Amino acid sequence: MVRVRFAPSPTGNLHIGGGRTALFNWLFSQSQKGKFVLRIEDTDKERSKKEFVDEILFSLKWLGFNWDELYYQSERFDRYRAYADKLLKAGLAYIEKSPDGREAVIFKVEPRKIRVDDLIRGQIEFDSALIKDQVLIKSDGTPTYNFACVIDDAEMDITHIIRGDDHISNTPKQMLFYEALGFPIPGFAHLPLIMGMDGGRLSKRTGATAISDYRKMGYLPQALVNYLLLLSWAPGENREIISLGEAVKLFDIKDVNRTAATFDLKKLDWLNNQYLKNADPEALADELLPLLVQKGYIREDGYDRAYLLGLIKLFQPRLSRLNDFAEWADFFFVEEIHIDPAAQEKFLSGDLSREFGLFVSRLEGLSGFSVEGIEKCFRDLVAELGITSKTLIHPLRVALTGKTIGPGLFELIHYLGLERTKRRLLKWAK
RNA sequence: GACCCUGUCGUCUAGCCUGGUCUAGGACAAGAGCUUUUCAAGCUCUCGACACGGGUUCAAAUCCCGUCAGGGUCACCA
Repeated sequence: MVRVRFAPSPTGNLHIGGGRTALFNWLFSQSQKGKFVLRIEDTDKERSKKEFVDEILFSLKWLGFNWDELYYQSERFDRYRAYADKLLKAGLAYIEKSPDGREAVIFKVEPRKIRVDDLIRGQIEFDSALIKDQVLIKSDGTPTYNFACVIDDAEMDITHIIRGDDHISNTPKQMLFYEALGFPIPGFAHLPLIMGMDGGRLSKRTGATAISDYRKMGYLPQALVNYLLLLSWAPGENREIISLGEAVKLFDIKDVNRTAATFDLKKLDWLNNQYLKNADPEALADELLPLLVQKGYIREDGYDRAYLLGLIKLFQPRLSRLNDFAEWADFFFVEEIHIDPAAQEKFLSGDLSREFGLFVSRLEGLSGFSVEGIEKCFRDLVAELGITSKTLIHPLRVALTGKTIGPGLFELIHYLGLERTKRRLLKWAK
């Protein structure tokens, strides 16, 4: 049975690279009907924090990767010590005393060739003569990363190690431990790294790095996962949009790319829009609620749910990030709308008293306040005035929303209602 | 510097294993236009790549060698 693991260190939030590693591990386990193990590598007592553990677990769940088992390295120190003693007895390791009298256990590296069969890259050869003796147990009694990692992977029956490219050079060192301890050697697969737009490592300087940052910005987990997937794997047939479920069926670890990929926010935005426009408005409303409350746009206890859903549907097709809604639809929630100065200069500098006045009085004569009725009012008016639609539509839009862009004008007026429409238009009557 | 990985449009990729169907396909971005209501949605079109140099072959993006470029790792961090 296939068993893979994702082994984050809780010294920070789950970042994009970690999320991607978790994704491929999870995907592989699902496609092989195996198990996905989560192991928190918290051997560094100084830097490991409980809040980061919580954040990582939360982000993994948000992305949709549920684990079958969960372990903490900090609870397994006696295991590492026992194996170090075993190597000591076998004469494969030695003790080194530091000046202050504390002892570390060091593994003796013998010169030889080490071959690694990588599922993605094929065979890689290393020369252990270039590797110096490896610390197993530090003088503070804690195990080193490579040592704890090998023992855990062996004891947890991990069959495949799928991790980032940056671990390739750790592999020969770990291989030495596997052999010294007599553990079966698992399969290895090294994923290419994700780079920032500047070509270097993805860093805070080149953009957000934490998965949670993307959640806060209004990206849907499905979109982010889809994007991460596309970064080093293609479902075939020129497909771009693919669900996790479908990916599980099509995935083969051998098809993963070997080249480092650049993280491109523009494409993520496009993908997010693809998911957003097909999303359930109810779910989007739930997501948006805290933000709208925080902005003072609505009150959590007393808001019109149906009305909010209507507004969301209005903007849904054009949102790149869910949170854009709060900015783009602000004029539905505030009394004093902010009018873009350039737009005002361009569309509202002339005297539109007559046109606005006529339009308002026609709207007042409307029996219902339907989108169709509003549009008919407008079409009839421009026909009678002998002007083109656009000469009036743009000024109306700016006067009502403060912006030159937005949803269709008639739907917009419908949701704004007669009173607010009237008030905002008559403001411009001279 | 040493070792390792990688090199197809600006970006993500298909094609490479099993050479010919590739005057290299798709997507994002960009540019142009359409949508006589905007665009941040939709539709259409355009721009744009096999890193370079040698081989092998009737034929190379595909196989081999070299060069160059980019990245990663060289901790008692993980």
